[in-house]
Amino acid sequence: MTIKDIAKICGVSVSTVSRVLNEHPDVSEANREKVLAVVRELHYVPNNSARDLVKSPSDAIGLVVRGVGNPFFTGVIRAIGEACEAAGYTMVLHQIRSGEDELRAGAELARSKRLRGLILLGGCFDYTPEQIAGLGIPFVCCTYTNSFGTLPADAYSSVSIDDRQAAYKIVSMLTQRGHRNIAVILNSVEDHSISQLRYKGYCQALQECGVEVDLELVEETVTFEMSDGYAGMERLMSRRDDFTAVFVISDALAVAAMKALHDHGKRVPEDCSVVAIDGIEMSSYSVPTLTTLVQPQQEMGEKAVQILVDMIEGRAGNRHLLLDTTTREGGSVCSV
Amino acid sequence: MTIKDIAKICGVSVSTVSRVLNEHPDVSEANREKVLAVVRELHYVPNNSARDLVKSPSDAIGLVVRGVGNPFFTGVIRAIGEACEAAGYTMVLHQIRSGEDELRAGAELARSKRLRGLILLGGCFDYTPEQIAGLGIPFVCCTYTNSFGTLPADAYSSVSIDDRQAAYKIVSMLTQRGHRNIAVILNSVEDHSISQLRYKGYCQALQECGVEVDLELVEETVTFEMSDGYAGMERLMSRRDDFTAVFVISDALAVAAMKALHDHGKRVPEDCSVVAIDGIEMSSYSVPTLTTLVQPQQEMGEKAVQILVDMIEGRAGNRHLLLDTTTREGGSVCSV
DNA sequence: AACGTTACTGGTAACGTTTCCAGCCTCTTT
DNA sequence: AAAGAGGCTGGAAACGTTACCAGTAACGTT
Repeated sequence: MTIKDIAKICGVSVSTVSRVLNEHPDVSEANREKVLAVVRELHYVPNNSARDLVKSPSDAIGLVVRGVGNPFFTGVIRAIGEACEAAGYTMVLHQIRSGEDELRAGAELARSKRLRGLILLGGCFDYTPEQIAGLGIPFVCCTYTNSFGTLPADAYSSVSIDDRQAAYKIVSMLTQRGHRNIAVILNSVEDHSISQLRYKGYCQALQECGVEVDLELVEETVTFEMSDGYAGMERLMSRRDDFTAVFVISDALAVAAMKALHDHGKRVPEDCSVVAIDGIEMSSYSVPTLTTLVQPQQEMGEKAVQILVDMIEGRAGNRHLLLDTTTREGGSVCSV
Repeated sequence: MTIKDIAKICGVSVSTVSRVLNEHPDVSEANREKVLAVVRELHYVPNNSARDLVKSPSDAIGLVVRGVGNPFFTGVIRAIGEACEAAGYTMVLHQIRSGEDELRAGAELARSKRLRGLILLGGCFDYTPEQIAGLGIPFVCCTYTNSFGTLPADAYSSVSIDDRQAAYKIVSMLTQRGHRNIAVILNSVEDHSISQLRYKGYCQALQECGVEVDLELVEETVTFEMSDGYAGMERLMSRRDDFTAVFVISDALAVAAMKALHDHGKRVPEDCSVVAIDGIEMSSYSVPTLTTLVQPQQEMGEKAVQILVDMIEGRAGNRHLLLDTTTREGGSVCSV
């Protein structure tokens, strides 16, 4: 079932059928209806490969995700998928394992699928300008910021919250409530990841009220899996018992950490307050409800697509967008 | 950057380059290495559209999902993605809104992307044999069973748990512990969905110990969002306060329902026991830990791909696979 | 020396579309 | 009446790849 068959049945040329299908103006009403009728009746759908081939490049936007399981990402992915469709593009989702190089994977995807643009979600920010230039297509980091200063701002685009500021904001809430012994659970503090930025915000909030960062209160996890949050909290508790609050890098980890506290006989927030960043659905239903800094998942996905499409269609250059966050007060914090 | 450029640079024909790329035997070692070197240096990656076009059909497997947000699905999607890649196929993910017809969307996707096979995840089971035949490609329902008897078993394949049996099993656990007033929170009991099957299992467990199903204890939700679980529980509580246990159709809804109970001063499990089906990560970290029937997400995804690939490659016909479930005992149940 | 075999190679048709170009009407304008 | 414009149409090239077919050279066999 090809465009040729349709043409033959309708007694017109393939050009005409193609024009009808692509809603070009130059075709008579009679022919348009005839073609449309046959198309509907035979359930004909154009072959995308052929279309892409001749269109060159296609209408595909790549989304490379490290850690699809992360519930925060799920919401962003959904928003990106919907925004792509609304803008007339197709989303190609590619999940990568934690060992893989995301930009390398993206580059390969970009070439083989003739992508028009690339969005990156999650991972580390250790690219070179050459790598990004090598992509040859517009590129948006979602969930990243250019705060590291390792790359010229006009080499790429980004949509994110100000991670450092966000951590500062939520940890400051703890210090304002009188907390001074504040532990932290996060991923690596070494690499160029969100984790590091949030760690800096944590340090800043502490230093501002005259507290030295105590490295024994810093607990690192390997992944964003909940089991890691639970285990991290346990390690923290086995090492120290004098902290009155803990800042966790993500909601999912925080929910698991609260569970660990509970299982070891500690009450939240009476014995230990808990705050985090993300604002995913789950953390509204934990006991107690988690106090957290909400990142707008929907908006993040929408803006990422918008910026990318603007670039693809030549309307704008690289941009860096910082989204606003809101604090969602739950019951996981008390004064000390 | 096309195969032609590579050929020109290497001083060989496009055929030779193509042969090298596709690992055909008939090419000299010298040429093979020369081509490979140039390919690597120039980061050449074949154009998939052109490949698909001539290969006809492609290596794409479609995955149509209703409700990507559902955390249970997330795990299955990940497994399907990985299994596809391992089997040499590409997964094309397509999320649909709740209003859309999933099989229709699948059919369109199948034609336009030249899919080799289709997997369906979530939704209602209201297809006709004609619709499935119209797909023209192997078709696996994941999360469905053929328990409705509305379709001949050899018209399609499925991978799922025995949903009726699962509900029976977990509700029976409640009756064995002495519960008689058992409420239930689920989606529609009308359509041909999992919801209905689980409802039947619930009814069966009750009837087996001589309890009539009390329709006032049956609460329906619109979606699988957690907010619906919370609201459903609240409606239930406002109507009745004599139930000692509740069976919730999914873990996510159950976690939200527990939160509602807690917020209204009811203790779990002392005042109300809670059980569910799914076994997602989140429910291991609720307070108390949810008692639930675990569906093997990983295995479900793997088997679905395996069955589909077997069919695509002509090794087997339609199959229906029922996966084993295991009960995960948490702290959300007590005897009465 | 003629032949068949083997190992490799290049040319080219096909895949299903879109798009450009040229051409044909018919209608309006001069 | 001639010319130009505009609406519509079909033919054909192009997109990048694979697969088939024919061909060449080197080698071993009769």
